Amino acid sequence: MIELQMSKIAPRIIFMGTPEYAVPYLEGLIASGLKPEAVISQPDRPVGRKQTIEPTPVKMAALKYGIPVLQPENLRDHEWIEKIHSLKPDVIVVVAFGQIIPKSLLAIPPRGCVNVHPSLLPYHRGPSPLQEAILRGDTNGGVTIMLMDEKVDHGPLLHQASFPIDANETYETLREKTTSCGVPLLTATLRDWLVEKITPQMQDDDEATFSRLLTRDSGKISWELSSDDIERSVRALNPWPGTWTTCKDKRVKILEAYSIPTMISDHERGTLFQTTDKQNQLFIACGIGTLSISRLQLEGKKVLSAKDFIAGHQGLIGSTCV
RNA sequence: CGCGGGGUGGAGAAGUCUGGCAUCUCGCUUGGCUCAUAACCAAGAGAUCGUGGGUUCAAAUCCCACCCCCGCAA
Repeated sequence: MIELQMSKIAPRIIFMGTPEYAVPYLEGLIASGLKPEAVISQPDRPVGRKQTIEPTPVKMAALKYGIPVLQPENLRDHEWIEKIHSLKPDVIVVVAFGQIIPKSLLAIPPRGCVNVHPSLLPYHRGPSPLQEAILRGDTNGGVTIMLMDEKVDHGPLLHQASFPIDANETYETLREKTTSCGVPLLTATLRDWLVEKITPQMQDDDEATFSRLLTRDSGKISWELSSDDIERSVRALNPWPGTWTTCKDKRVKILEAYSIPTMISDHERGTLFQTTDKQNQLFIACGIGTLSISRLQLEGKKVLSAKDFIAGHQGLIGSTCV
């Protein structure tokens, strides 16, 4: 029945997105018969060590499916607004586009701009909701499909789904969960929304919490903090911006670690040490408790397990990281 | 030409500047000690030092070219 209705309606959809994790949403729409008329992605930019210009992941996916791609340098330009207008979209779907969508663009589609936000709005509005959930130690997370308005992550809700967040959840595992939950939710919600089966509900602004835009500096570890806090940072901030410290003037990334809040040592905060009973483990003293480091990387070198690191870097053990 | 580090037995490192016997911490094999062990002791195997060329009596080390990995930056 739904299929029949949809084919009559033949909705015109524009998809806006940029990074890798927006691709499954685009593919989900295509797979369920909601193939966009056009895709808008950020301009190609220099990327990687060689700074070669590469198309965005969403652009590459779109081209693979033969969907035309627009890459406006500035969305506010009248040219682009008119161009998008001329495509006569019924709805625009936005997944991690990476720029604020101007009001003039939000006003174009009659069914509005539908956004996927990886948190249970109004909690964790803003640019880093997944990281925020882990940093705060949330035990529950989810995905929200919402209508965009002129304030960021503020518009009315169309649908939400939730799931538990594990105690050892990392950014990457949480993102996988979010994607596998969010992709079907988006397509189902979009279908219902297009046939007017959903009544949008306003968010409770009083309950809103906000996540910050992460910067490179967000990943620098302060050993004054508790081992619990540092462990959460390690789980939340890898692979980007990454968590790191400096040991004997060398940058050391901490890729995986777990907190032992009850373990107390005499070492100065930030000191790398071993214990006689667990010789394959690498510890570091924190403000409160001790962090056990299981995977780490010295600048210019490969990622190592604690055991391999200990084998080759005896000289660093006993020194203090800052 | 964005800046920089690296490739050495199975793992991780030192040695390279200043050319001269292949080193360290592990792992592995065998034997020993032990009620026992991830502990300890002893012996042993295992390497064309990323690839190709050059210099030299002699190259992991110096010179040239190439391949691969990574940190920063974006």
